[in-house]
Amino acid sequence: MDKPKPEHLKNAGLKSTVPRLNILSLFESRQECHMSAEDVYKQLLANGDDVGLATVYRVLTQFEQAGLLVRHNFEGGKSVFELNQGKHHDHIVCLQCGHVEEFYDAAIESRQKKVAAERGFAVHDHSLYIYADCLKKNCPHKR
Amino acid sequence: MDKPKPEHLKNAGLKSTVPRLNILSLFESRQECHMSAEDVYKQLLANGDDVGLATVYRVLTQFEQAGLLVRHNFEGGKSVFELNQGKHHDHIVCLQCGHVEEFYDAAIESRQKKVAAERGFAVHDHSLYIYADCLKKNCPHKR
DNA sequence: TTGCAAATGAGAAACATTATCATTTGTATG
DNA sequence: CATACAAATGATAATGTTTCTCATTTGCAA
Ligand SMILES: [Mn+2]
Ligand SMILES: [Mn+2]
Ligand SMILES: [Zn+2]
Ligand SMILES: [Zn+2]
Repeated sequence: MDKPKPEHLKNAGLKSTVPRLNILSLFESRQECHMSAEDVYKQLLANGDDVGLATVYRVLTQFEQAGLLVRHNFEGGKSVFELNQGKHHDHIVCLQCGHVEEFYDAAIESRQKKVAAERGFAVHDHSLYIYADCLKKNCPHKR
Repeated sequence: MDKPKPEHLKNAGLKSTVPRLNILSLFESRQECHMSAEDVYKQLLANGDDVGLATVYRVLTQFEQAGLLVRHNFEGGKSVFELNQGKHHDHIVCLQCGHVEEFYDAAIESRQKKVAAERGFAVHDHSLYIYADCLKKNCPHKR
């Protein structure tokens, strides 16, 4: 729960404001956490931070464009965001409990580049989501 | 443009109706075509078929559940559907023109299974979308 | 302090999708 | 073929998510 410094935002070309600091702080206090705009909004209100939903949407998009956050389009229609941890990774989403687990597989990554190159495409990015069920006896992430 | 037989729907557990036959016919007349509900609705109207948007949404979901169509969640917030061709494949989406190209890579598929199994997940399905630009001199799919 | 562009927040609007319900249609039966 | 009735349809309302508008507030530099 270390508060982000205003310089973090300045470096990203965004001026330091209360809502932006609160939102960034929320993501930094929960590593590997994937949250929708609604999730972020409710969490901020629960923290006693007074913020508007429109601001949450605006700031999430700005943070995405600034490279501070990464946006995901899982099944379900709503965007979810996570802190940009620098290292690209893909996701396994548990269909029982909604838990999201991260992974990186070098072989998959390189095959993707190869496939795109062979077909004459310059890759911007990609999304790989595996939808699955935990096999653990009692799913530890019930929602 | 071969009209689908009512048996196709009966076999899928759906009774044969005019809107269902028209929608299935549209997908069968355009192999490898990825369409949103709005796309389908407009195309039917253009064909002179009188149909309601609500019916299009309902039928697309029913066809997905019956295994006749496959749903995709590309970037952009709306679902797109394609005919279930029996063979699973993944997609490269051109960011310039929206053209969708299909591919299958056995190495990627097997690595995915391995990754999920190692982490204790039973895979339901997955989605892999590569977002890229055509490198061809003049993108042949301008929208 | 003051000034002002940039950011915010409340609410309206836009967009995609689903729900409601009166009417129509497919099909099984006589 | 006529009838009956559950299932399907379509107009419209409602919902859920995201963006837009604009009056007010705020961060920051002079
Ligand atoms: Mn992640
Ligand atoms: Mn396809
Ligand atoms: Zn789980
Ligand atoms: Zn293209």
